[in-house]
Amino acid sequence: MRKRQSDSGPVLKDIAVAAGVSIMTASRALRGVEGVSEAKRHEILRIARRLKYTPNSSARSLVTMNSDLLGISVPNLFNDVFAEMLAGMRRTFDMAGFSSVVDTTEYSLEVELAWAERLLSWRPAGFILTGTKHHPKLSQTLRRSEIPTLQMWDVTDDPIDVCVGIDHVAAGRLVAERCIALGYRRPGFVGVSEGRDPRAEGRMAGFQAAFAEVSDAAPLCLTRSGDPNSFVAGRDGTAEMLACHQPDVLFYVTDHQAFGGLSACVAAGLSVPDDIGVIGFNALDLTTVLPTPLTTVRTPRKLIGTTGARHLLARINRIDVPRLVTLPVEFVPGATIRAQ
Amino acid sequence: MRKRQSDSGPVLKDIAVAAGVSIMTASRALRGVEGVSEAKRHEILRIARRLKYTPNSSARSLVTMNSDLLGISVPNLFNDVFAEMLAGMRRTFDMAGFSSVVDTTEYSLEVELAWAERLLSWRPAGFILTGTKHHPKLSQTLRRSEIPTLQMWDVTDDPIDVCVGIDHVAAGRLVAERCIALGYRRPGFVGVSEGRDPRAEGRMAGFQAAFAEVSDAAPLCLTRSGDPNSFVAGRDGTAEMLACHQPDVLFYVTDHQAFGGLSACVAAGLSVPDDIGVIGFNALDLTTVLPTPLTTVRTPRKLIGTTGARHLLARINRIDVPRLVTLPVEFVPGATIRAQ
DNA sequence: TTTGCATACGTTAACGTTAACGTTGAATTG
DNA sequence: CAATTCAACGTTAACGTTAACGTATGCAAA
Repeated sequence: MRKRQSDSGPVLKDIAVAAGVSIMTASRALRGVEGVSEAKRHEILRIARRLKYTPNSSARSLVTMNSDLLGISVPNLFNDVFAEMLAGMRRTFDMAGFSSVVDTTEYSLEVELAWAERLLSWRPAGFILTGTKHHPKLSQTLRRSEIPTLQMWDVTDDPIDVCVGIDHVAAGRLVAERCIALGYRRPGFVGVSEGRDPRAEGRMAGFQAAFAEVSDAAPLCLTRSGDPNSFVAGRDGTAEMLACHQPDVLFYVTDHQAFGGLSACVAAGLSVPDDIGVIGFNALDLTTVLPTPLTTVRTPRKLIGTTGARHLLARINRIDVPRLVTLPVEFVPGATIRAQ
Repeated sequence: MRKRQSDSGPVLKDIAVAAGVSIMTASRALRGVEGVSEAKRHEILRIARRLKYTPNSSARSLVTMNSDLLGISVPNLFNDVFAEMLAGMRRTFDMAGFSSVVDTTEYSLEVELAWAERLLSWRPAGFILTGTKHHPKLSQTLRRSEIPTLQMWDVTDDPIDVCVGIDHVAAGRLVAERCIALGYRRPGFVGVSEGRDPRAEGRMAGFQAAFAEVSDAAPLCLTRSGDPNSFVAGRDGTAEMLACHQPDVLFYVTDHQAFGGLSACVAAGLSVPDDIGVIGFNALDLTTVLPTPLTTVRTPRKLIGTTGARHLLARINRIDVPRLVTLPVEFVPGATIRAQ
């Protein structure tokens, strides 16, 4: 007979013995399910507290075939974008008794796959993924499994399970249409790094497509910079572009890059917004305190988080919810594009 | 006899049967431990892949009494400070095969406690906590347990287990000494919210103590603002302070608040740095691209993450490491204080 | 041949919990 | 008063995995 490990403290049996009941009664009392008288339940809870009983989730999970673990995968936690979505959902899940197993993929599908496969061994209660493009193996596994899955921050016609996000292509179009109405005809897009961020590419595609429909518009000019500091990336990317092209409006992948780009425009002797328009994306807190308010697009990050959390929770409880929710974005005219 | 759940796919026994070996041999082969010939190991791995075998971590955890789950608790994920520490450590842990169960406490000890107690039921491999002040119940539990624990971002003489951080009191002193040398005598501190952030209070205490040792220095004036947008909080907090007091140098709780404060100073008709000095904290990316470079303190956030991760990993593997590591901070003179 | 001794496996008994079902005794009913 | 019902428990048998221990096989040395 093997000895029990000394470190783990009392188990259900110890509580049951101390309370003079069977293991099953103790289990029922601690879980708060029917079948135990109120008096006994209180007695058992009291004893469990006194003995500092810590339940063993592995044992529970082994027999119930599920867990209170929730997988959340985001590209990174900088720039507050994903942090805000996460904050929006984490509180909901915490209150519902779930723990969040977080991954940061750095836009690598392989990293996400490896993380998800590890997590699958714990039979998680649900998955929350950023975007709608994943490693084919992962999509397939999740579609086959019964595990509720939320895809957020982007939308698709064919979600794995449920999907709450914004239409990035439409957002790009929206920006382009505003620009076109203001007379801009030589568009530029700054900051998209090839094949990494499908959402950024979507915005660019929408932006470009809308301009392409205007007869006298110039083709889109592009640039990107890999600097990890996104302010610097925006500044350097813009400087590089201005050296070769003459765009009259620049749409940036994020506000941070737009802010960096602003200084590059000024440094190049261009006046904003007379010579060149500058447009960011996300409407981060930062933009509200800049000397010149940045033109940008407000994305409902917190709302995506809370809505997504609610819908996923509903799915976990086997309640029907709409499989696809597209939330609106809002164009925020600042001082960095022409007025009217 | 109860039927097996249909959704979970094959178990170890199915692999063993398919490979014509015993369960234990399959287990050894899949775990990569000794006692299986190379030929058989490859055969078993091939079959496991073909059958899409997913191991059951609960079952493993139940018998081994541990898991590959790692608890990480931070106050929040905004402002990039905690995000950078997290990024610094997460990669290390990922490569070592651990999954991160993340909590955001919003500076509430109760929230942290509740999260930790839930996680304890999974017998995590380790805990990573922000700061050195926790709910007494949690400190006690962790000290008693054998679970490796890292406290980061702050230091203490009596860590629970291992501790990697910076000395916030000394950092406050450092800033004050620079200010005093430059002739500043009327200090102000902006942004600390009472009883929430012990590190911020430490910096303030060091800042104040150093000034108190100078005979002709005025007492510290204080302000705080609860606005969730820290730029706005810095701006409004500063405006409020300037209405009642006449400090000649302001030390902010973060760079973001300092940036917001800068605009309040300008709006109040004060010239920076002639009338008033402005000093931030953290040396975030943002500060490098501001029109006037912000004076600030560079904190080794990424290094705290990587060092902490290494040390905790060592503890998990029962290797001895120093229990306390204090990393240095660096004063970054910008254009927002007097020169020499 | 025997002996010694690895290496490569198989068998069995836990690990802590819960689902399913069985039992009891008291209250309610005809 | 016997029959029925039902809440409140207890008993048994898994859940999937690993540790400990036992056994067989092969090979070299004696």
